Amino acid sequence: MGSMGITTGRRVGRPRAEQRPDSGLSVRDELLFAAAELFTTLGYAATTTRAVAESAGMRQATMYHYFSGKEDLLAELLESTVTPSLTLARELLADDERRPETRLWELCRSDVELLCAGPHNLGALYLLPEVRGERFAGFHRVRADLKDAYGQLLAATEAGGELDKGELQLRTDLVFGLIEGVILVHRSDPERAVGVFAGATADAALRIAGV
Amino acid sequence: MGSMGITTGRRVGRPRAEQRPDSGLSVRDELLFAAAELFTTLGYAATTTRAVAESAGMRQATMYHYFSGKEDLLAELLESTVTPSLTLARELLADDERRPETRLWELCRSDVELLCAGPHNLGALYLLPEVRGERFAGFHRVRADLKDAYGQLLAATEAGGELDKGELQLRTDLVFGLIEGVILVHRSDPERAVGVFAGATADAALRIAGV
DNA sequence: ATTATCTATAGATCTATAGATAATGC
DNA sequence: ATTATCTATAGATCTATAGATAATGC
Repeated sequence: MGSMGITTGRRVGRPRAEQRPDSGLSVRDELLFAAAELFTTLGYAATTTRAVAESAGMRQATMYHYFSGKEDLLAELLESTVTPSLTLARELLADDERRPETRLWELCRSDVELLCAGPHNLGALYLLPEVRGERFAGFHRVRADLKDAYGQLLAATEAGGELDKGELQLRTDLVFGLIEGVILVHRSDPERAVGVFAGATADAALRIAGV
Repeated sequence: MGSMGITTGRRVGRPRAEQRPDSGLSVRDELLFAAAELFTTLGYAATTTRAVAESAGMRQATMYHYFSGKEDLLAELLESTVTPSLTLARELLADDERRPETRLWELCRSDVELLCAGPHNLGALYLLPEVRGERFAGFHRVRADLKDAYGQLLAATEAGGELDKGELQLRTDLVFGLIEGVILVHRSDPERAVGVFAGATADAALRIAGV
């Protein structure tokens, strides 16, 4: 402690043109945070590299020291949104104490909270058409794994065990769709209390699942 | 008949630089079609006015004869997507022959078909962050009316009659969220047979509604 | 010496307008 | 005369690189 220079000032490298109070975040994270804000507020289209950099307190060119461009920012933001969900999903899959129904409910509830959490509606970035394509393969892989976890939990339930493969897939898609659709619901009314809403959505998910 | 010049050629005005077979569509519709294709495929961000115009068979500047820019195209596309839903919703609200449950189911089924129909996944354009803001007020109004119709049908059901206002709103949001979430489901598997899927989603919607 | 930043800018767009042109209509 | 289109382009970006600069670290 002390040698890491957490305290303001004392930074290596040329000082910034305009100084600002230390946010405590790393520079990368400041850029990501700014990008999240702008992408979700103005739209990805309308956001320029200059806007991101400036809004994180540095000049446009400096951003390239940390990211190779707008797409790079987006890719990173997307992965950071699904990764925690997948982590939880894996824990729940491994848990053999509780009933699959309970664990599925918990996964749904938690995902709704994650999607609605944070200062910005990051979830909304899922929905950008530009997110298809090679550049975002990492994100798609994580998301596919997450969906798969939903499917496995569903299959492990009592009711799920009796479904044939096609039916199981359909239910999985519907449940997963409801959860991701939450992004839209949240967008249209961002003030709604998340806690109750998350529970209610998880209830709804189990009803769809037929569990 | 005959005087409207439906047949190829014979058009007033300077001929196009590159001729193409007559699609039968009006020039406006050709532009809208091209825009829909490009917006949903490449993304709104990445689509230029040149790409839209060229892809509709004319030079970039000519597009301005019909639309005042990209936003104008998007606004028109969005409204054209919700308007048919609202029309049906109003018919169903007025219908007093059938049970509210049946009518709600029918509205859901039909909306899913609409969202999944067409060569392009137009629904996905709902989701663009740029769609907030004055320019798209018309679209938002229609969409709000549609959601309201869902709420009224839900309230008219037997189970719906017993819910308090907050609970009713929550159910409406969940049902509406499931339906719009279909856009995401459809995107992740565009090959799925729409007919069965629409029915299954409508079933799921009624289960969420608690009807 | 190393680092993080800056300033400056070339090159590549893209948008939207001005003005010309080549059809049909009367 | 009217119309739909064209060509040309000014002006406004925006991105991404090159090279300078001002700190700390050793």
